[in-house]
Amino acid sequence: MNAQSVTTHLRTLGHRISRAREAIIEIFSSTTKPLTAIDVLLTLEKVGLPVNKTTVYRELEFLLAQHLLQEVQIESGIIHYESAAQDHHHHLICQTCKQIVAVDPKEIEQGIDKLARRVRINEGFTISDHSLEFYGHCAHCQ
Amino acid sequence: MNAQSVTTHLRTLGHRISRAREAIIEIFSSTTKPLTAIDVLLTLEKVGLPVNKTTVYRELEFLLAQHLLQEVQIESGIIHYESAAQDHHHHLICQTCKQIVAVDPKEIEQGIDKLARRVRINEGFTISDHSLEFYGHCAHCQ
DNA sequence: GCACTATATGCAAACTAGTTGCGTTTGTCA
DNA sequence: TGACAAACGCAACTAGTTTGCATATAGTGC
Ligand SMILES: [Mn+2]
Ligand SMILES: [Mn+2]
Ligand SMILES: [Zn+2]
Ligand SMILES: [Zn+2]
Repeated sequence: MNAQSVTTHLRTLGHRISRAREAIIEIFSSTTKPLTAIDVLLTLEKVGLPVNKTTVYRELEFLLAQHLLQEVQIESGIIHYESAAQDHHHHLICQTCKQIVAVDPKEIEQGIDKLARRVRINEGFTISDHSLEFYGHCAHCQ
Repeated sequence: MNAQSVTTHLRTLGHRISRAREAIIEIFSSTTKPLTAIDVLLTLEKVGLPVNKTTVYRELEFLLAQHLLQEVQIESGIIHYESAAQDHHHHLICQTCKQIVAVDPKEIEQGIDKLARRVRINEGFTISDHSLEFYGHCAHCQ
């Protein structure tokens, strides 16, 4: 899902495409990195489209409600967002330089699903989502 | 590791055992639930040992530095702590009532380790830790 | 038991991420 | 081009957490 098709989609739903909205959609469709509200704010400043932080927060909330973004549970304290138009995946987080890399752990999803079924039987818990993040050090920060 | 042995350990390291410290150690050694600073604060009040929130935050930081507590990556925004004297495990989080249940997914650790090795080879990332949390609904909140 | 001293504590103030109310601007469409 | 709701900016607010500094207290030695 590229930026163009996202804005078209929103327009058909009757939503406006303001400059800020368009720019934020563009930011998320051109990276796979999970971004924070502050990341978005700073990127907009760099691109010469400064907006108020409230606008950024409200826009992230809006795009989340439209299922165009999804929250990523990384470190505690700061919400990260990434495009929802990505296959399910998990993350490697470098504890030194804080960079985040996506990892697509197909081989583990089966095990996770099996566990989810067992948990449902044993604990009566139905699982609708999971987060799996890896912490360590990237090649540079060894 | 029970509360008694923890305080003895701290004493040998030259740390004092204040009433608040003792009570907080007791709280964490008598539950497996991950607790927030506020949880601890309220529990201390209930037990008739009210302390300032700053004390709670400083004590959690202290016990974390002593490796007697560990942070748990749950929802963003609030840091949860649990006793470090527990086997490695993960959590089920009910999205309705917010209760947290521990799950010991031995069957999945192998898969996670295999993935960690693959990631090390492919991406040059060395993984030292991971977090895996499940989100869903408990038996009560279906 | 009493004094000493560093550690732990309380309080107030600051800080950060995020939220809310409200008046103003702007995108869309007639 | 004008109407009007959606989006925006601003300022004030909140919750969780941190910091500086003065006071209280646990542990040691007398
Ligand atoms: Mn997965
Ligand atoms: Mn594990
Ligand atoms: Zn790194
Ligand atoms: Zn529940």
